[in-house]
Amino acid sequence: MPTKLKGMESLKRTKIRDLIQSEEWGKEVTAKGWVRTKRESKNVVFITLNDGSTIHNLQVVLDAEVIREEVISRIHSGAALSVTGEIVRSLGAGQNMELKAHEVEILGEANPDEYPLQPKKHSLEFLREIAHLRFRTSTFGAITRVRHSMIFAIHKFFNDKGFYNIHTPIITASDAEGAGEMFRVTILDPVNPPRKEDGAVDYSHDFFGRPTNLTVSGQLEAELAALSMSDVYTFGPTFRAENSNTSRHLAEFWMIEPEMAFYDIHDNMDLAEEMLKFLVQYALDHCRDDLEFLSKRQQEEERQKKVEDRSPMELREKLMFVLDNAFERITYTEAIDVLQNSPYNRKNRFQFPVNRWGIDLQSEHERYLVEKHYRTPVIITDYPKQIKAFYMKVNDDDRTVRALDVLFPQIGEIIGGSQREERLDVLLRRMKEMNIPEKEMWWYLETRKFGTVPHSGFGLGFERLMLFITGMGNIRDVIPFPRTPQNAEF
RNA sequence: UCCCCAAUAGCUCAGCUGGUUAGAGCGAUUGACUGUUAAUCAAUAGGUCCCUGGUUCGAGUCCAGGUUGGGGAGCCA
Repeated sequence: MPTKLKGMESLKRTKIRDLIQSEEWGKEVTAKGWVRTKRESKNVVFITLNDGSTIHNLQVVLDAEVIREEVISRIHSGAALSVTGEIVRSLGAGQNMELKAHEVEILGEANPDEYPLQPKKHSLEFLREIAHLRFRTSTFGAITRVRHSMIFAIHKFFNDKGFYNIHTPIITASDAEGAGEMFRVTILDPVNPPRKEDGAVDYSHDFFGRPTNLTVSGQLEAELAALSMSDVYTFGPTFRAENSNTSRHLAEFWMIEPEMAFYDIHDNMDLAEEMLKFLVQYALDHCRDDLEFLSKRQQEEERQKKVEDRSPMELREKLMFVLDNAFERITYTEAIDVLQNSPYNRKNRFQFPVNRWGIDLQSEHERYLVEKHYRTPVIITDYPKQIKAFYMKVNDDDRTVRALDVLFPQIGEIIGGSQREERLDVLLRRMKEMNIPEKEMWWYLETRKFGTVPHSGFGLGFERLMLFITGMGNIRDVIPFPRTPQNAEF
């Protein structure tokens, strides 16, 4: 316990989230935070203070006769303050209470000539360049709080359902998952690595004695756990070294991968839909003020856009819409049928015409189904086996697999998953067909050898969920420090 | 990786078919005024016109290459 100062009791700091709801007029409190704006008058100075605990700011009132001019003149946007004073009813509009300062301590100054954040709207592109400071904006404060709530809600959802969280490895030696280019993990000298006689790099001298990479998915390891613990999920970082330059891709992102024994593809779809709805409901229940701010922000941005590019629904309306409607569940074959007979296809308005069964669906096709045809989230299942991964369960027709994609408006694929192939002979055949090295996967195959059972799972891209919940348009703005090609600053 | 677009003051942007000293709003500073709400009014300061090369008497402006950013596509979550 810190020793109390004589005469002047040191007050415990109260968070602004709690302060602004207080009606304990006359109570002495201490607030700490960062200055958003300062407005000066002859006799009185107003400071809006924010400490990240809420989207709302605390109005601090400094009486020029109480607080020394020398202190007031050093307060600028961005400065950190500790303010002790009394809670009073606000005389102005815009807030119920304000803090009448008795004492102000400047914890950290901010030079106004250099501080880049101004009390005005900044472009998201500019804020990305100052990601170390963008938490101090209302927008990123809101996003950060919503992000936390979603992380928490995900763990709550699975915990309440009796799932166990599994930490799957971040460094992996298997490169057989086929989920994209990987980042190599090595301690070998890049200029002069040890070489074998044929000139190839000799990884037996590397840290693990073999080539290793950052994980592209925790699925295979999660399957191992599920085939013993029944229901498990992972929630960890995922790395893809793809040269993807879009508003929906990151080189480092977070993924939720539940894996369930005794689930078929229908159980899998039920879980995916239930989870997404739970998360949306949680956001609506727990992030009211932040969502309201983000909604207003989005509406202002929408006004700059062309009418046809505007989203038809306001943010919270869009979230409610997901809650109120059952996701449309269709097979790939049905999707092709709808697309082939669509007026869009007949009038040749697709860049990639839909002319035969077996083609991979392009994002324009997915968007048509979700935004134009069904006008609700869509789950597509039973894709041709040629365009899907080796571990997906082959259907009796031997041409489709029990894959599932959950498609959302604007975002596209938010979830990808499948029922897994549990039959050892079929799995081995599929691996041969797709040139997956059996030898490296011996541990995966043993789960099919010893007590194999039907099981299923899926992957939810956490940042894509965040795009949907916050209404933001670029995935780089829903993660604090985005990793993209040519960018690993901060 | 491919296609398209952009880069000018701290920020957002204007700058025409190449032509003298490159502008505005916001922000900052100073002053005035005021229980203010991104306060208001006035004045002041503030520029490697992204980089390299080329065309030209002359390039912020035209051309080539590059860098960075944005939108779209592919890959996917």
